[in-house]
Amino acid sequence: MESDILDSHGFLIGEELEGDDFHYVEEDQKNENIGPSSIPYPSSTGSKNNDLIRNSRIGELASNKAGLQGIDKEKVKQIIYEASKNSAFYLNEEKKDEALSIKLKQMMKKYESLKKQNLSTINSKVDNLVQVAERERDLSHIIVHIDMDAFYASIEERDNPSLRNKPMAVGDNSMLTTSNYEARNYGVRSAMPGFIAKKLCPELIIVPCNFDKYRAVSKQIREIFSRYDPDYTPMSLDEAYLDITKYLDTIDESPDNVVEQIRREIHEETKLTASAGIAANKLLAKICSDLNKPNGQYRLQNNVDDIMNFIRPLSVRKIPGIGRVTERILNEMDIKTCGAILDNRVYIHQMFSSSSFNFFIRAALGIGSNIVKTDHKRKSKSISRTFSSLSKPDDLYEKLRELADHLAADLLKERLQGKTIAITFKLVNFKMITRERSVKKYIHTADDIYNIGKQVIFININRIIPLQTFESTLITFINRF
DNA sequence: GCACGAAGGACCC
DNA sequence: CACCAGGGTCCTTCGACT
Repeated sequence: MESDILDSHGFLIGEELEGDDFHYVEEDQKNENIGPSSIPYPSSTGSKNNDLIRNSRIGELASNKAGLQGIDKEKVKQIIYEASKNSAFYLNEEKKDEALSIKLKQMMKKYESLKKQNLSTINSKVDNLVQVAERERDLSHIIVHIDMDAFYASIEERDNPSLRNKPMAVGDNSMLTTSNYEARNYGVRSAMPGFIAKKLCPELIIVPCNFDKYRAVSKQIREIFSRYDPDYTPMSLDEAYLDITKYLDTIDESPDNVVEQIRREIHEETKLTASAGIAANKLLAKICSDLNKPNGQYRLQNNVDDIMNFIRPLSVRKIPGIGRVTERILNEMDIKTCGAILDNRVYIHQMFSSSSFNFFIRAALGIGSNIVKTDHKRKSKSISRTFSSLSKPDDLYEKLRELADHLAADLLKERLQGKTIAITFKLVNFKMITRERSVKKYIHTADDIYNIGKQVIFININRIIPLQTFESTLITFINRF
């Protein structure tokens, strides 16, 4: 289609803000886990198909993660490709890849010219910023990140022994949320459509999600967490950060033993296994919890040398907040490890926004927040459903009504209200369009949500609906607070 | 010139 | 046989307003 899909948004290329206006990350500011966003991506330089398999999200599904001893990765990629090609989803991925290629090329142009310049004056400024980051280093806490192993799948196996030792996944034909380790041997992973997983592993058993059950188990493990840190931070149903510094003061035990004990209690009380990472801050603990998965733990000592030796060779992709797009940008600059981030800090500084620079540098130094708190104010509440092709406005309004009712009920449960309603349209070609509207007064009733949503749809319907042929459309409501 | 609402993305689980 | 979720958070850029 037209190139109006290529939004004109810039990347994190930044010469805007000069280094001196750097401000510290405030104590309780944000999740330090959030990386740069809205960055472009790189991609193929040439031939379509194979490049796409290799470079895009599609190919990525097969590689990366562990657990593929049994099956040939190339074979997995091939099967996924065969199942995906020609689908609307895949075409959209291709289109995004192309857009990213273009942006990446522009970035590289800038990068090449940068390399020819004399950056010695910038150098000292950048080194200064690194010093500032270094001063934030705090090694006085013992932070633990606990992550349940294949959580949903393990619960289902626990409750239905006939599923054990067989490849199985939780989800449905359109999307899997978790797969057990047997299934991973076939290349079946979370966030993979069930029908594709079936092609990789015809014997795969898919069991539907049972969130009520997962929530109940989550409650159990959280109770255990609270014994060690009443202010633990839950990140999702199966994950949490704990600061066990205080707890350690009360007993004569090593951090390792305490975490063993936590995992033992989890196992005793839920019959499920967990993995954990122990380190000086959340960033490092999170990375560590993945190292000896499943049913294992890893301790990184609170010591600058150990931390630097640990982080330097680490692939940038291991940093939470660096995803596929950012990884490819960095790779294009020949930055593959955290050590390379530091080595190229001047270029990073010139190529990215100051906030991205700060994020990259701190990650590469192994510096992160060690603030662990329970309180959390939600910023939005949403509901979304994907449904097949609607052609008439009235059909949309009907969906709107259903979703508005649900959302209102959820808002009531938490006594929430908001001022902004956002509607996201998912077109048949997988392009997403969002239109939102803010109002003066706080609202929360189904009628208010419906009426505002209806206006938003009405205004945009002629511009959006005709764009697609038929098939699926989706509405999302977001009520911001 | 600024604070802010709106739209689009990147990422995470 | 067939055709890729749903819930959240944060960051950037743009432009109408004052």
